[in-house]
Amino acid sequence: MTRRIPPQPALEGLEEKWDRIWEDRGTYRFDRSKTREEIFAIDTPPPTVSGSLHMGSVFGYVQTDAHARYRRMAGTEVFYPMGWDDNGLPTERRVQNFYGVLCDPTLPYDAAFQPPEEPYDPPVHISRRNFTELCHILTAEDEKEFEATWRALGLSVDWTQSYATIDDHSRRTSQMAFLNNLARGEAYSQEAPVLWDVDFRTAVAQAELEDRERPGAYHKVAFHLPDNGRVYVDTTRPELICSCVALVAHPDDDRYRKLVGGTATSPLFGIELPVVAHELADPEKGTGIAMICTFGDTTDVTWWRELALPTRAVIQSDGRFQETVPDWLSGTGAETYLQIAGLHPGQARKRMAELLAASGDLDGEPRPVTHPVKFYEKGERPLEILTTRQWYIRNGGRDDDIRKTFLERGEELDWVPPFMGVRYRHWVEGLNGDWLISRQRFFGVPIPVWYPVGPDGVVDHDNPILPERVRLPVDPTSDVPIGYEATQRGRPGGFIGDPDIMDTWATSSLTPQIAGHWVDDPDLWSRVFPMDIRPQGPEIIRTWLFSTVVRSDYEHDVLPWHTATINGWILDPDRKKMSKSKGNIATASDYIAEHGAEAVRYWACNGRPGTDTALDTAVMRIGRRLAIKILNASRFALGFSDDVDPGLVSLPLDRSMLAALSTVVHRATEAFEAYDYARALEIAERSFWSWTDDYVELVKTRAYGEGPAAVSAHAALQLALGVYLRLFAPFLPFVTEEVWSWWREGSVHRSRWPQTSELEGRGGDDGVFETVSEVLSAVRRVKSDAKASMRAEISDLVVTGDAETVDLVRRGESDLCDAARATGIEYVVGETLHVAATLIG
RNA sequence: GGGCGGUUAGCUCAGACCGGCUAGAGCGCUCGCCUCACACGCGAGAGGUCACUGGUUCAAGUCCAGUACCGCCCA
Repeated sequence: MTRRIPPQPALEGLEEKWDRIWEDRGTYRFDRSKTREEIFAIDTPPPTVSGSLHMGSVFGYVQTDAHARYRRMAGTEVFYPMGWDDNGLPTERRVQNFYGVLCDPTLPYDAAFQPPEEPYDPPVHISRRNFTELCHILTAEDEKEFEATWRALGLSVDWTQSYATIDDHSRRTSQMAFLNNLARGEAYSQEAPVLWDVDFRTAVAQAELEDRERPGAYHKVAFHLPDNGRVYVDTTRPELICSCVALVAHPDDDRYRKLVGGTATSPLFGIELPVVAHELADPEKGTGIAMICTFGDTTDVTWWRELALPTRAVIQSDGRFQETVPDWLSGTGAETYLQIAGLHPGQARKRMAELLAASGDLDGEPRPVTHPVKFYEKGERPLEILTTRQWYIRNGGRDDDIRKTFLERGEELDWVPPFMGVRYRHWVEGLNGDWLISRQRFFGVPIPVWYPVGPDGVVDHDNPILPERVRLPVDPTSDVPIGYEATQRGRPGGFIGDPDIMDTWATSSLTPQIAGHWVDDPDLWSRVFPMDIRPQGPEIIRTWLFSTVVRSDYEHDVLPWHTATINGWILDPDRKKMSKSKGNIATASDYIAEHGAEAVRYWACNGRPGTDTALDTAVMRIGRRLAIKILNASRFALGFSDDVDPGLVSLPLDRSMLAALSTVVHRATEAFEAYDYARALEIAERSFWSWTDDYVELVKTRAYGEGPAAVSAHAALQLALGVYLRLFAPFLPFVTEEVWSWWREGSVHRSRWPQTSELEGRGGDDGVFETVSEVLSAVRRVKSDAKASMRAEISDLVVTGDAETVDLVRRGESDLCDAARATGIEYVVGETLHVAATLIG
């Protein structure tokens, strides 16, 4: 084809140009006619769409894209969809702040409601349906922006395969899988103590907890013994004395052994409590004897369950103490309770301390301590424990056989890098309960069940009414189950819809099933599942990765993918972890705008698999420099003639260069096969710079000439460039495509990954290039030491070396003399290579 | 408290799995060079007790044990 080489090639504008052309030509469109063996399927992480993409996300996605591009070139058809995780709490929170609204499910739908230009202040209360409509509006906008950023970065995603975790298809898939879990007994509902966030007013799962060090104070509180003696309990939560059900000491603790089996009476409330023994009581903690309340913390739950203690709950879903006096209190106890009724725990604690001090039941002043307190990872106040009905999926936390199954799945999975598998194992080993999937929130996939309401108005949770599969997705709060009328909702003899939604992970754990269209396209499903890789961050091994393994095992009895590639963390330039709370989040689009997509990609691909990497604009500048170099070197390499038969490469220097390049191809391929994109880049890059700095300089004069020697250079330059462009294509997709378009038909990204066979017979690895480069470098040193121009002419050039070295130099002598600006070379036989040069003038 | 990862040049990192030239690269720094692909460039140079202690070995940045510090995860 005729070459179109711009006189002054530049990077500016390449992102927009090629994104548009790739879209028009469907360059990355998935070809579903391929068989499973011909397909490489990627279970892309759906990013949480709330706000803007930050550099931490960019890092892993670009690394995956580089690998996807390699696989596509290596001959497999790549299934590379993109999803958006838009359901769940992050979206709700963003909508609340963005519009200044609060969801109140008791309000009726207002069809006339319009999103405000400016957020309401103070926030206005709107119905659930109005609220979720706003969620859809805002996430749709966010998703457009996310897609634009991914496109600017050059992700080779097939955008026709996109999904969102709240869309109809995802809801249908999610509800279908849930109903299957329910039918097989893997899902169940139960009324039990759960960890509860009092601000979001929802239950949360073990995987979403984090411990935070918080200041507290030990209050040394007197409990009264039948013999009028006292026993002191150190507690950080004296406000819960009213819900105390027992005192507990360690069975081996001699100090309290005589009390065990007897009773003690709580101060101010006058409730007689059993004193029991349990090995979880820590003799080292406080006075060594503790009060058990229902419920102050997770240990209380364990004690309550294992010791079969009664339940005395006083904290409501909003975190406050209930207004009415609990039925187990009376007399002065009831009066005391009224002092803390309606208060938050912190206020109640202070009030109780005053009351205990006044009654003489508080020994000394409260002693400040710092202790770990359980928080919801997105929450701001400590979790409370409430007894509520929730839905669970069995995950091995309560069953050792199931736990063993999932531990074995972890062993079966190929982890890149391998040490990441340890995190999975530790998580599964440490599970202490089933997976709580129901959330008392609004924007998510509804739990697809209704419950019959008995003639007495009592809801029968044990016999849920299930939807027919063809009706999915359903919303039980508005849809009516078969056999009922809408008017029967909430009436005796009627039905009621489950008001809860599923946690985000309960849907995103099905990304292979969603993207692969398990529920509605068995043909596609058979071609992509089980998938090849799951790329993701290390922080969601316990959530997304584990839960996906669970769902796939239950539904299909296989691992959802063969390999998990886990990327590292992004650290800010000071090597601190980036997080919103630290305010050091770097927005991706800012970096792309400032340094260019290729530069950002280069930086991301420099981070080793699984290795924490600092955000470093210096590295981006190097990437940009490399991209510019590719443009300029290509202009030179292609500037002589149209396509030349590779068979016309004849000179030893050219053949030697191609032989070295063959080794580079082999090593880069090996690195990619081991998922080590960073090494593949490093290998290509190092070779390319020596190609431009040494090889191109050596052949420059010859290339400008005529005859077979010039043609040999032209052919070698073109052959090598064609290989380099393809080696760099996974990393620098825009600039390589641009150059490819100057002289080749089709896309470099659909061209065949370079093969060593392309270079076979074109060269012999005789070391000519390497040795001649070494001599040239020595000549440059002489000129540099003399502070002379590299164009300075050499009058006498003497190369000392053994017979073999001398022979290698001779075979490249002509090019060497041209590059060194010498008229000839004198050879001296000696042991080590030595170069002497005399400058003219 | 337990686990995982890290500590190599002023900076950012390769090299370690599989022990073997004089430990590498880029950036930065210093000194040069308008060289017909590129001054958004080119050439050259200086710069390291491989965190520390001990061990194995003919040989240790690399393997083993321990210590210190940094980061992450879990309790």
